[in-house]
Parts: sequence; C-alpha cells; structure tokens
Amino acid sequence: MPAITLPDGSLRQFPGAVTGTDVAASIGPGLAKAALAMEVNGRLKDLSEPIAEDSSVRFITRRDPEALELIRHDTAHVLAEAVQELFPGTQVTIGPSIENGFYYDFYRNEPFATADFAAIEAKMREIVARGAAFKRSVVSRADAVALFEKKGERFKVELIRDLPESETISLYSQGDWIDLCRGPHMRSTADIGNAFKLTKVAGAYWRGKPENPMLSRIYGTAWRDQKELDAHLTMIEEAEKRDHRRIGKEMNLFHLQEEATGSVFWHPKGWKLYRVLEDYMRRRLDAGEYQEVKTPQLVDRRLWEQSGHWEKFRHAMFLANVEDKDEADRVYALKPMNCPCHVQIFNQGLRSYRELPLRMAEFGACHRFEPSGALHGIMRVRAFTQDDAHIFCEEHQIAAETVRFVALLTAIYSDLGFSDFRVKFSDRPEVRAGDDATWDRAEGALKEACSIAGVDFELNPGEGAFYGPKLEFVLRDAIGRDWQCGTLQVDFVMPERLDALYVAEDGTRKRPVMLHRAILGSFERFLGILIEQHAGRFPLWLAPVQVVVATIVDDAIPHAKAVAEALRRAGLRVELDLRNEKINRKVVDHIEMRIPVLAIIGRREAELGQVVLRRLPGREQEVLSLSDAVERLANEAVPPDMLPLSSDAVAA
RNA sequence: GCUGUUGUAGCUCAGCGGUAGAGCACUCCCUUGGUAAGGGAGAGGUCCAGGGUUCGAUUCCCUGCAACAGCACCA
Repeated sequence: MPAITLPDGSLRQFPGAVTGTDVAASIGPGLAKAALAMEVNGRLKDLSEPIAEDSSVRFITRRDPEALELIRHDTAHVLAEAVQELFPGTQVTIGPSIENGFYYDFYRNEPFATADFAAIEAKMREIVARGAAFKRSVVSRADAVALFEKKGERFKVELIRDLPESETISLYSQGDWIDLCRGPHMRSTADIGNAFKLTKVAGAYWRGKPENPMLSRIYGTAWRDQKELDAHLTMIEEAEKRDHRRIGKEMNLFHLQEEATGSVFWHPKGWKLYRVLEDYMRRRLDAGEYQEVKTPQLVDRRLWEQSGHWEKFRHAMFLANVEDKDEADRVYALKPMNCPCHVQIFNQGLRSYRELPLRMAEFGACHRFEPSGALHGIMRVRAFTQDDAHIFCEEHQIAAETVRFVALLTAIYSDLGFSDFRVKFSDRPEVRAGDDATWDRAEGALKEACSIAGVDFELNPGEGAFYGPKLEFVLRDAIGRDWQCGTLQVDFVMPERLDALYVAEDGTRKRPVMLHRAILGSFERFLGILIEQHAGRFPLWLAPVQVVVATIVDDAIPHAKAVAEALRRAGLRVELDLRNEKINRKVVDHIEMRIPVLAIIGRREAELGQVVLRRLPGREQEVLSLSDAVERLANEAVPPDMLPLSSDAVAA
C-alpha cells in the first residue's frame, strides 16, 4: 500500500507496488507523456522501476536540469551501439555524461577519426528513430561475467569483477544491444531527440593509468533541442575568439617559438601589461606587509636533495654544468621553485618569534621541464614567474594568516575582474614527506583556518603537495578549462628538512611553520586567464595602450602631438595614429586592437584646442577641452588599489 | 610522456608528383577624407627539419621537432 508524496505535497495511495509510469499516468496524460524518469526519495530512477513503499516522488521532464544528464548518458549508450554496429570487434568500456555532453571510451586496434563521425552520427540517429525501450535487468555477478566474456568484452568483465560485493549488477538493453550500467535511463532511445553532435576524438588511458592500454575516446555534446545545441555551438565559437593564444597574436602581446619551447617572448605591449600587473601586485604586497626578496636561478643540487625535491622532481628539473675541469662534477639546477631559497634567507642570523609572522615574497622566475603534452599557450609553460611568498609563522598564527591571505586574494581577484572562483582543499597524497601525525596537524590547521576565514571548499582527495595540504584557488578559462592560480599550502616538513629555527618566547629553539602561497600562481598563466576573461578588452588601468590619438587631417598633427604629450605627462599610455588614412579606417583598426579610448583630432579640435573622446568599441563620444580630457582619463586610469576612497586601501 | 591531427608569405588559409596562390598586413603612388575597412602599383615563400621512394618530392613514405585536441602529469 505505497503512499506517494508529490512535490506539491499531495498524497496518492496505491493498492500495491506501482511503477513510475503508473503513477504518472494516474496523475494525467500530459505528465505520462512528458515524464522521462523520476526521483524517488532523492534518488534518480527509471520510470519502469516499481515503488513498493511510501515514497516521495518527483518526475523528471525535459524541462528539469536532470533531463540533460539523462539525455547525455543515453546518447553515450546510443553512440556505443552505433560504433559496435559499424565497427565490429570494437570493445566498449565506459561512457559517462559530462559537462555539456558525454564521451565513450572504446578499445579498437585502429583509433577512430573525425572522418568517421558522419557515419556514426547517421547510425545514432537511426537508433534514436528506432526508439527501442531501455530495459533494466539485475543479474548475478557470475552471469554478468559470463555474458560479457562471451561477447569478448574484457573491459566490462574487469569492471564487473572489480565492483564491490554489495553492488547490485544491472544491465540495460536497448533493442539487441546490452550494456553494464548503473542507470538510470529514460524510457527509450527516442527520448534522446536529435540535438546531439560528436565533437572530438582523443586517446585516454583505460582507468586513467598510463600503464594501461590507450582507448579511443569519442566526445559529443547533447541538448534538449536544436536551439540549445546551436546556442552551445555558437558559445564555443565565441569562446574560441577569446582564446589568449589568438588574442595574444591579434594584439601583438607575445609569441612562442620552437627554439624556446615553453617560454614566452613578450612583445612590448604584452610586457607592458605584465609590468602593470606586476606593479599592482608589488603595491598590494607592500601594503600587506610582505618583504620582497630575490634569490638565485642556479642552485647546487645539494640544496634540492636536502629539500626533497631532487628525489621527487629531478626528472622535471633543468640541470646545468660548466666545462671547467675542476667544476665538471658540480651540478646546478635551474630553480623549479623558490621555497628552499627563501628558507636560506630565513636561516641567515638568528630569528626571533618577534619577527613572526615573517612574509617573504618573490616574483620568482622558475623553470620546470613540463611534459610536452602539458604545454598550453602561456598558461602552462616551462619558464614562468611565480608571485610566490612564504610566511614563516608559529602554529597558532596559521588561522590568522589564512584569513589575511584569503582577504588579500579576494580583493585582488575582484580588482582584476574575477568575482567568482572555486576553492579546492587537497589533502595528503600517497607519496609524501612527513609522518601521519604531522599531516594530521597540518590538515587540521588548514581546515580550521578555512572555517574561520569562511572559505567554502570542495575536497580534492590525495592531491596535496608532497610536503603538505593545499588550498587551490581555481579560475576557468574561455573554453571552460579549470586552472589552479592561487594556492595556500601548510608545510611542517620543509622547515624540518632545511633546519629552519627561531627563538621562541620561552627562549627555546623552535621550528617555524611555513605557509607557501601564491595569488596569481604564475604571471604567465594568470595573464592568459586575464586575457580570456576580458577578451583582450581590459579595464583602462590595465590596458597596455590606453589611448590612441588619431588625426583626421594632417593639419591636425601638431595638436594631436600636443594632446598625446599632455596625456603622457599625466601618466597615460598613449600612441599616436598619424597615418594617411580615413578616420573610419582608424576607428576600425583600433577597435580591432581593443584600444579602450580613441582621442580624435580633426581641424575643428585643432582650432579650438579640444579633443573628441570615443570609448571603443562603442559609438558614443564626447567633446572636451584638452585639460578636461586629460583630467578625466587620468582619473579613470587610476588602479583600483590607488583610489583614494577605496575600502581596500583603507583596510590595508 | 601517450593517442590522434596539423605544419605552405608577417597573419588566416587554398593548392599540388613537374621547384607556388588568395585575402588581410607590409612598401610606394594617388587621395586630406569628420566616425566601423578609399583607389592603384609593388615587394615578399629552402612549402617545419633530416632521410627515403622517384627521371623529378612542397606534395608519397619514415624519423625528428613544434603546435593543436584529449589522456596522464603539475613542487
């Protein structure tokens, strides 16, 4: 006698176990037609699943967010069926729904090519049109293994064997095709619709392990209807226009070339942008009571052995030596990070607890031999500059320093246009330094600090640094990829290894705790994200060229030069466009170059000593006297941390 | 690093077993034009590198390098 509670609070009684289909039908033909699946006591289920006990039930229709996930998962099944029909001998593995779509991993001697997509998609549409019902069945482990062994699906067999004993093993069939799957699914393949598209093919290791065979992964995107699919495809196209690699070229910011794989050649405008950001960061750190230092690029391997980096990361370090006979055995490493060097500075002289917390900052140029496949534009490179700092403090200061750090990071991200970011808490990895008790303390301290700072994080198990747990501050690029930018790491290990000590209040020698922290992460990565975030159209204070002064006729050249000079004297970054081109053309060119302000000088302005200001890419403009124009732009170009009434400035 | 794709003018790309083409950019000339591309002429390429097949290779094959997509990695 199950009683079914519906989302509106209404109650329905049934004489015996009922399926979702029955319940929907009892409510009305509209719902019976629209319901794709249901949520029973908070868990998504097939409509055909019987409900025997009192439950609260919510039906999932195409309008619900859950529908997208169902559509995508079902589409993955259809993809697998299509592939096996078209390419006999292909083995199936797994095919989950993901953000915006789905993928399916296949094992086949020959990988798929995008050229195969048309045929596969056609077959998929055929399967959708057939509209075979998804049928669930529960089988014993032995039967499941036997079934997939018979079909030669060795990956499925492995999956089944590795399922925990408690797990019910369910199979889903659509027509003749059958797959191991937890479900749920919609009613039939017809519910998928036609708004899907295969997007790319790539390799992926079976179960993510490089020692396993490489599978061929087909990615696709799937939506409720064609309109959503089109919107998504348009969005992707738009996002590609914001790609920092493309904008870097278009705005002439930087380039990369073979002879310096993974290192950036900064062009004048890109370097200007870099320096504006660096200057801003330096002011922020000064205000935050950090002490800036500079440490060596080349450091003897002994120091890296002592810190533990040699053992764990030597394969990713650039090594250097010299031909000199006496020095031939000596190996230097280009520093892959700054912490051991900062400890060397800390270790000079005798430190007192009175000096703590001691915040040591460096814009540290680091080199890491990143795997070739990891390189990505300027976001993942082999030569980069961290906005690094190490806070040497006592254990009881961790929480206060974390609060302080999070406040600084939040203010900076907000100034740079990122009001939204995610935080991940990465705890102890399998391979690590330090004993479990130390890790317990470090993780506990960081978690407590988070709760005091009001930081909501998602847990990222096993992803901490080898010396301590870390917070990762994650930003998303134009294409939807996540990048770790800021980080805060609690480290009890490095001070021990590098023998850092201070004299405590009671006169004894103690080990400081080290907090490793970065806000941008690296200038290179952050600038890449920044470019994408603003699509190259930076706020005035950041723009590498803030104003272009453009003439309409040659008679206006002297006044244009005077205007440019006046703006420059007011600290603005100005370029002159005196070309023999029509003003229409100049407007277009500077819109393309993403110049924020165009100052237009014609004969009239030259005669009256005025300036026409036009904010690109807009069409509105205003006529101002030269002094008004200078004053206005100079005020607008003040960096946010230097605004007289900024609340941050007061707080700092 | 692994799987796949790609590499032709400064940029975006077309092309092809018989030593190269477009648009934009560049240079020069005409034009001085008032707010989203004025007109004309010219110059510019060891077709990523090295090997192989071939009478002949930018084109086909192999190797390397780099980039791109994904996976793995990320102190």
